[in-house]
Amino acid sequence: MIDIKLVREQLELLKKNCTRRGCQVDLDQLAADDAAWRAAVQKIETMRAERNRLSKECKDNPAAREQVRELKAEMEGLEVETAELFKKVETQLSWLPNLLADDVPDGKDDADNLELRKEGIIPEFSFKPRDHQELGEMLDIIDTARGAKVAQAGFYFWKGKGAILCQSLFFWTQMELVKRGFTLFMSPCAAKSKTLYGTGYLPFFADQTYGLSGEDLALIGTSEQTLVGYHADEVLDESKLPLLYSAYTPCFRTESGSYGKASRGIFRVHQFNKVEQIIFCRPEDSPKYHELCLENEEYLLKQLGIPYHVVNVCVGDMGAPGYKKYDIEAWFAGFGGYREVTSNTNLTDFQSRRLGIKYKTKEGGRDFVHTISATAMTERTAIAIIENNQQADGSVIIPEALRPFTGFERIEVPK
RNA sequence: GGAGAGGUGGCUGAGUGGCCGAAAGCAACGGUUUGCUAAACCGUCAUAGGGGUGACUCUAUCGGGGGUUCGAAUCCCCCCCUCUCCGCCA
Repeated sequence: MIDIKLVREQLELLKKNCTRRGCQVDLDQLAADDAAWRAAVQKIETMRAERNRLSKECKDNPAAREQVRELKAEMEGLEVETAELFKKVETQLSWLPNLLADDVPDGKDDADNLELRKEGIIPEFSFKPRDHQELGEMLDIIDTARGAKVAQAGFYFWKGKGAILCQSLFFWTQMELVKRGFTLFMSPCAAKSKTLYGTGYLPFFADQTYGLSGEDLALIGTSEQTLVGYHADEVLDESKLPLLYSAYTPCFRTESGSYGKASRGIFRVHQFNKVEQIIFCRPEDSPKYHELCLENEEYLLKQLGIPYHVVNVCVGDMGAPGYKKYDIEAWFAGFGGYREVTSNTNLTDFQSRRLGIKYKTKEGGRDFVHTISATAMTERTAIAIIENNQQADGSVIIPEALRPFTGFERIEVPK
């Protein structure tokens, strides 16, 4: 949520931001509605003050009762009008995107993201590398056909050593984050609309959520929704900041409108699992912790021996709540290119304003915290391992970091 | 699912129609004092919004929404949530 004060005091700044982000809200209309609302509030509050003053006299002045009664009748219409104006302002405000960091590149989609650096050595093969769909079937570790049978296309099974690989990857990741000071959570996998709104998924990504019929609940698209919502309507103690949280949950996304986009295999699915990093911090610290999350992501990929590059996400590829975003795209040998495996967003106070998450300073003041939301690990990384570590016979070598958890070094093609 | 109790400021907790934006305690902040990261004492201390250069002032808020009343934390209705007991259950 954008601070309404910016509409009042820095409208031109917001206009530039909205133009750059392709936002449809008519800011002049918003400013006019806000002015009208404020005028109405002033009027109604004056009347309320008069009513309150009069009603105090009523005890020993029965004549005042009639006056108050008349005043109340007069106020009725104005009360409704004021409430409607407020709602109008609030709705428009809720659609305004966050401000942008100075160094966010221009551009309209992921092709315009700015590459910051490349890491790792891209594997070379003496044979034509297979993609994960083909390998998954050969190794009998990924079953998309039966996923579609029991659920729908876009759902799938991990099986046997594939499932063990994933569980190892996720458990290892969680332990690495704990070593780095994160508190581990197990989270609800459903959230109410207020929580989705507060984290910015509503209204912006309404078509991406799976709602539960008959309930004010939806399956979470990411544990960001519940972990950030965890502190809604709370005042945090400055001395406790930053809070570093992590959770491992399934994530549900309708992915409406994204079929056909390089969707072979299980790269883009309706349900996947994710270890998430969430940070609550003081505003001045959010750039630092944004970088910290990126360091964690890079560390994990390096330990796994996966080549990747880091991109600074352009304005067109960033969601409305984001202020600045880094994606890491890992190398997928079977696909033959880089594909997104993490995204790491500094949301500044966009979520904390909506959710009412503040911190109390040593001096007794209050301010909204900043939130960082970053992927630590998903199954896309398991896919990268499978594609990059494949051998000519189709078997896959397990990265050393995971062997203590998997208990095996290789996934073989069954006889 | 059945029965009961309850939701008040950062926290605990008083408050059943106007003297209540709300006692008291804790925590926090400022200060005084004692020989030292503690104690004692004094003071300050809800949040949000509007108006004013400012002292200040007005409005709203006691889980949420509606109602009764000149006036509601307090009375009535609906909803949500929490706790206890019973039932069911991984």
